[in-house]
Amino acid sequence: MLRELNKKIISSICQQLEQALQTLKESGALKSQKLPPVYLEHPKIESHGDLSSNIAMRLSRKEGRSPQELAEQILDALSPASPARRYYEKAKVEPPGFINFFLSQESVVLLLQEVLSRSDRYGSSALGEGKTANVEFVSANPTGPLTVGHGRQAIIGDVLSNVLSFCKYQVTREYYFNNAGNQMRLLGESVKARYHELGGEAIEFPEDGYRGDYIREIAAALRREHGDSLKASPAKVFQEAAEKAITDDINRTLERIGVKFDIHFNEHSLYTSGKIDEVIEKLKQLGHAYLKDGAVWFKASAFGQKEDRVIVKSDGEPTYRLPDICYHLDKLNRGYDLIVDVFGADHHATFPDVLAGVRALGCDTERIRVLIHQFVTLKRGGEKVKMSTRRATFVTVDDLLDELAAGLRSELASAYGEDSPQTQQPVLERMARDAVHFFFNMRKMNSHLDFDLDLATKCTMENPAYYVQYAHARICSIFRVYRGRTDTPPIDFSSVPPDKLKLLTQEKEGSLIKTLSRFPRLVEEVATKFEGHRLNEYVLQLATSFQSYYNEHRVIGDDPDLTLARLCLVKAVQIVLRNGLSLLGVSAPETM
RNA sequence: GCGCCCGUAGCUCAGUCGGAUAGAGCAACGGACUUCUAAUCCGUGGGUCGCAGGUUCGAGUCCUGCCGGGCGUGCCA
Repeated sequence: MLRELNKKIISSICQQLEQALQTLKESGALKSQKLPPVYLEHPKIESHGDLSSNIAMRLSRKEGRSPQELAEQILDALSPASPARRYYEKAKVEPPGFINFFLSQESVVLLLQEVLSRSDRYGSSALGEGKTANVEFVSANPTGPLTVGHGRQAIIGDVLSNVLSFCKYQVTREYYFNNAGNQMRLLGESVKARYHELGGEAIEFPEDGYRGDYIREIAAALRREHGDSLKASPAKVFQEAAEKAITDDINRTLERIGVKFDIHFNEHSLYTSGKIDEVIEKLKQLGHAYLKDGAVWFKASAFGQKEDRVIVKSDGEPTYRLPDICYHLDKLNRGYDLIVDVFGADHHATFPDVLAGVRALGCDTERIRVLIHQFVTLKRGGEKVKMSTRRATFVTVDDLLDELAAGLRSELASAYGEDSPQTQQPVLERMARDAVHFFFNMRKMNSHLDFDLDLATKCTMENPAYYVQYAHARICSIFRVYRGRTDTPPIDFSSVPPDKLKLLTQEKEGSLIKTLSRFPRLVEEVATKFEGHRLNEYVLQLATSFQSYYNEHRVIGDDPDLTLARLCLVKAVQIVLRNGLSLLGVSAPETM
């Protein structure tokens, strides 16, 4: 019954408005045949109420009357018998023609009760009930360590997966390993060259080879293990060893930031299973592929693309498009209701061809959502750092975590002492991980994410993750103090009577509860629009409101009833902070 | 050249289907610790929303053109 109360309030007020419009129409007071949709928004300014409708303004042109006048008329036509009536205390017309609703104290109490009774499920929506979703992200080639660019993608994908999961989708997190093709061959040749170099007989380093130090390390490890015995081995041997080493390294890093996958899909398996050949054949059969200059071309131009594309080169090797088409076909065939691809901006030009290919094979691509995120701009010493895996000018996620942990260590050591609990390695590691999660998800995907390394290393004060966590820890502390009192019975927060909660009459208490009540709607919006960053904003705003409240009012006081009511409020804030942080993959510590 | 993304306070960015007085953090300045954690709070200053047109009751938001930056534009991935 308390399920998704905020939604219920909004929809019943909308209904009441629609009814009023209908009544006016029937009585001839409204001439418009088609009425614009009614919706409510949260006004930015508190004096404008809690919910607001602009319906009068939208009608004004068609009706040829002033919005103000229309609004008054609609207000008068609101049925007092509507079930919506109990939710708000008053409704008011404000110029230029808004109808503003002010929630009743009863609503506020009900909203608070909903948070307390649903607890860790508060904010969860039934959006994906009975549906499956596949989220593909990171999918970095095993040709080098994870860079901060991949880091952003890892967190974006992780958070979206969490949110979909929270909305009852059955989520599969998937990592696509491009472990076939040209780049991998180049990787093998690069390692081979370094291996020979270390043996004192340098061979030519491949043009466009991978020049990072990690290539040398892999070569050195091979020497330690096999000595000189790989001297005559083909590049393939080095490629396999390198793939193994780099894959392990990537997985270690992912584990370090707490990002897990359900499926690691190997590109290579598409070849061994014969699916690649099947797709070529099928495209040819359907007349969507043809031979030209010794290569196989996909007729992308017949599917809305600008030009046709090579899918098998004249040397018989497929281009990346073919396995990509094949892979997406595979995902579609697995029957997911929703398929999300998270790609970096550098893939922007490639996915339309892939989707066209999938359509050419007779599948519709409506279930596929491609999300493109912009790059991470890295700054060090005020300078922008240019990153390239092949030229080895990159900052890895591991480096970043190390720098963060080191920076935190020195800050915390000077605040709490060298060997304090706050400066222990596991604590620092967790804080660094939390910071990375929060930071990488803070901006909308379409924006570049500016990452200032100098700031990150001293980010104790600057990182908003700590701010939110501090608010949570502070609430925990209130409960510790409360429990520390000898005469305090444990509270069952899910069944506090409404009349006790009515004592929450302070302005900041009301607005805090209203902020809490927006959480479920927000979660749904994040899940449907894929705007994970709004969670960061929300959680930050909630923490701010709480800190302000905390500073102004004491929770534990002399009046036991008021204390109880405030403990309930604070408990609800704790619940929502925890749920929000959990979606972000950020821990909610009990103490700081 | 063409395609996609971005341009909002000194810096980093939000800005809900087009709504009311464009917001936040940081930085700057001034205050608040006998307190449930000062990793906090309160206050002040700070804006031609890149530029120019257009659409309309109303534009940071939509359309067109231009300027500036990023990423693409492969028989690389």
